[in-house]
Amino acid sequence: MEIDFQAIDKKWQLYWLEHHSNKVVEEANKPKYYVLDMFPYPSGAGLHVGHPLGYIASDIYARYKRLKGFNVLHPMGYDSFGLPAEQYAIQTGQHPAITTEQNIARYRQQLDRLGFSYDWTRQVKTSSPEYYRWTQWIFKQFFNAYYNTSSDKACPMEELIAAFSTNGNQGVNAFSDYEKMFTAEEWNSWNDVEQEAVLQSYRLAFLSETWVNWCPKLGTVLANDEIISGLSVRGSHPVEQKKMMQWSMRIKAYADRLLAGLDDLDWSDAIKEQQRNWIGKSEGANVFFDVEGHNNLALEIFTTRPDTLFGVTFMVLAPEHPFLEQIVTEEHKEEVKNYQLSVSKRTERDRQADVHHISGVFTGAFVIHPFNKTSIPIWTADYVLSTYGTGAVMSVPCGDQRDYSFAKHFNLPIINVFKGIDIEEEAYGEKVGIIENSSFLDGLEIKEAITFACQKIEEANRGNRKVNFRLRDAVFSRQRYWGEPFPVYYEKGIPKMIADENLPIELPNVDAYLPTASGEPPLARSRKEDWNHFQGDRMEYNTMPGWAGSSWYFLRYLDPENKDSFVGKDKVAYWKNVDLYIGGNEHATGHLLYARFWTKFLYDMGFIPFNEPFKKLINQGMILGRSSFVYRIKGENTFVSLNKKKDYSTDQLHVDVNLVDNDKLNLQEFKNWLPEYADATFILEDDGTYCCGFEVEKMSKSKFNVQTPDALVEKFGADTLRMYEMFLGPLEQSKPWDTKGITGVHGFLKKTTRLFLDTTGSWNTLAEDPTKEMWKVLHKTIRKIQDDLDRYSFNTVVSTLMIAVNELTDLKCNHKQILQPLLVLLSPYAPHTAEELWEKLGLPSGGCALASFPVYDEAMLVEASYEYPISFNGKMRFTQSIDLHLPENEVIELIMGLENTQKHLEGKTPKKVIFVKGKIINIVS
RNA sequence: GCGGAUGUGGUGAAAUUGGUAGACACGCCAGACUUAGGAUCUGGUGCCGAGAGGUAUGCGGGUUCGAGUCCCUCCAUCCGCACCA
Repeated sequence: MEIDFQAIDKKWQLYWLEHHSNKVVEEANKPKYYVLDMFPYPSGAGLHVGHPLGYIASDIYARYKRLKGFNVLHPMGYDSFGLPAEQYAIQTGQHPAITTEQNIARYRQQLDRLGFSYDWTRQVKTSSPEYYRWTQWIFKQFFNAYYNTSSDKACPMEELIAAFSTNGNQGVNAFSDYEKMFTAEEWNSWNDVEQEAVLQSYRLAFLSETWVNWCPKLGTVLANDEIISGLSVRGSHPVEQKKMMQWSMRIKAYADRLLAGLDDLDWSDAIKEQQRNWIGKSEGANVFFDVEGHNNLALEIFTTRPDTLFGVTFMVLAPEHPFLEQIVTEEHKEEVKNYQLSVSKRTERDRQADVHHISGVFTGAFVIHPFNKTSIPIWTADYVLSTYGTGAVMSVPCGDQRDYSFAKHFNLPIINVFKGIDIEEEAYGEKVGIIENSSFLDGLEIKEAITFACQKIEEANRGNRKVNFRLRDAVFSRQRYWGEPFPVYYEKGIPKMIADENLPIELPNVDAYLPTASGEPPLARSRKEDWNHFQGDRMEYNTMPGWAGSSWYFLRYLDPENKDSFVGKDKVAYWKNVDLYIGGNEHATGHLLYARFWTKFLYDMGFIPFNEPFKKLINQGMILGRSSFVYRIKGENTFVSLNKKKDYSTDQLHVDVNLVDNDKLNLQEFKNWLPEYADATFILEDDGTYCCGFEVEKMSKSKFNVQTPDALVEKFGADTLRMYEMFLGPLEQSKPWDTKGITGVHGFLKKTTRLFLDTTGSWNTLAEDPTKEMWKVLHKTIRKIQDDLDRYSFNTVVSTLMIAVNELTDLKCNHKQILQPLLVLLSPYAPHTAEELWEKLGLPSGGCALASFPVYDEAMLVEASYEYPISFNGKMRFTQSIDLHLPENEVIELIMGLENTQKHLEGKTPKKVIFVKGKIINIVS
């Protein structure tokens, strides 16, 4: 008798559906556990084998926790706004909502075949109006809040406005980039346009001018990703930097809390470190340098090294710095302008990455050193970024390598302020040493000098201590169609919020999904009547970025149907935050940081009772594709096999991996694949086959290396695929996809089913008591699997199960008392097979998932003796079984008495014998 | 460039706290069975060597009785870098 794996997939999936087996509700008397996957973007290519990796792991863990008695919330949904659907819409005119729905349907079908235990009644889609209604609502909360720096939390704008009208901004503790002071009288005398302009500097969601990558030809803003060396990927048009009025979120107000909060999270050190670096806290000072010949014009710079103040030999402004136009002298005007123009064609990343190519121009202007009053030339160069610090630096070539290279390149002076340090070859960046050539800092240790310099700068009123963050406020508007519309309209140019009862503002229909001729976002194509609600002079034409919906989706799963609130208080109080979150580490600094930010904000506003969204995080590694290649002789339609290509000049071309088996190309299928290959000829290996080359790279449609799970599930069943993906290796490691090993896992499942057959091959098990050995195998297995799952070692569990089945097979174990608990151990990995065999044991249908995880008995595992490895000077020579109860001196005596020991000692007397109980004996001679 | 990670047989990997390197699989080799199959079972398989033995966890060094594991230098590969998701 054999199990039909395809049939049991269907049987049990239908059973779970009909019995609503995966639906969960709050149960006050049961501990909760929330297992979440990063929800996917439903792409047109469908689910590839990389997607389910994390989903399988989370499903196994969710099932494990259920067996352990937890009430497990395990939902799934779709991050369904995004560029690919929009691009497709631009090409075809098809509304992105339609393609998105089709893709979701396909995803769902593919997911369902893998037997996941998702509670689909809780599904969310970020692109559905019922969902984005609340994304819009949360945006309004950000707009109507400011960050109170004395209570260190977000507070309602009304409080701030009330303070302004009674005291002005004197004594207001708010996180803001507004620098001037105003009185209550002034505030009250301003009209609403003037007042709003000020309030924008306090709101947590606000409008401001931001730099963007602008492609004039496409009339659109591009991501760095969409640009290669200054040209758009689409169409190769020039791209330039341009300022644009955009919505942003004041995430910088949360920088310190986002940093501090990391300490208590059960995330990998790697990802915490990435977030720390992204936030990039650095302490230093802002210093003002007066510009020569310009009254009241002082250049503000930020430095982390005020101790090197006397090593400054030039200043560098970012090419976008607002001062440039004012200070540049007549004779340098043209040069600076040209430079700015050339820089505007480079993206920020190009500027940072290209350090070998040093560029910059002199402005003709000088600043005066605040202490020694020397003149210092002002340059502009693209290695200084306008987005960090003040967009200007004091250059200290002796202490900073970029400054050093710049000075060498343009032959600028270098002053060494480090005593006894050689800077002939390179700058000295360490913070250890003694300062010299530096007036009042002479003789001080660097760390003391930093403190003392800050003090002097503040005393002289030339600046102040300052904590700077690399983190920038998050730009929140996109000039795209397929995203959440803002709940915003404009009146007299003032942005205003649409009332809650008019939400959601639904995406209006447009005649095309492209920007307008004048470069306005696609929504500007809409007519007034295209909007479900229209107000004021016009609506907001931007849409929200991809990360808006994904910053809070984990909350909506708790209460997906709620019409009155984004999540009910009782629901969020029960389920709380996510206990285990699994997803790719490409989200390390984007999604994960934004979700933390929103969570902290919603906590501040009293909507949710916790301030971190994800307690435990696991980043699954990427599954890489194994691409296959053919080699075409240049200028011909002839393809040379791998081992013969060295004799020809060839081009390497990707070939669809589905045409290749074991690196051998199916020639007929290849000819049918693409019309241009129909007449292809081949130069084959000596054995008459065509051998393809291969490379491991990211799975992608364009590389023809995408592997979908569908065919494998079709062939082997869902359980085999689930186990195989886990068996590939540690979850967190990236690995190439290769199906060669899948037969091993499939064989294991078949071997497992054979334990349930009697000698005649019928489904029949023994009720009698198992032997001691059988019990030992079971309990050893229980313990190992529990240990492994508790440390998320999903791959070793598969091996453990294999070992158990191999051993039970050797023991000819057909005993129900062993097999029943074994099924429970198997069920998180192979739920269909486990339920089927459970039924074969004559137990109630569907009962395996409802069982309790078996408890191992230590007494079953006690060993009387241990096979000690005996090593000599660290090299293992032989093993010896020794009673574990023997005291150390008797063990050593026993060992020394062995003939084998004396042989290896070669007559020498041991200097030392290391005895580690239950581990090893090492004889040092 | 900056930040993060990973390097162990022909392949995926295991070794949880420094204690027998290569578990468990794939592949390969040999064999059994058989109305021949992508089935099942048995044995072997890091490398060199007939063997004793030697050697081996990216390279080089260090700490230790003992290092895949800890420390330092270097090399290679992968991921992220703010409008891809």
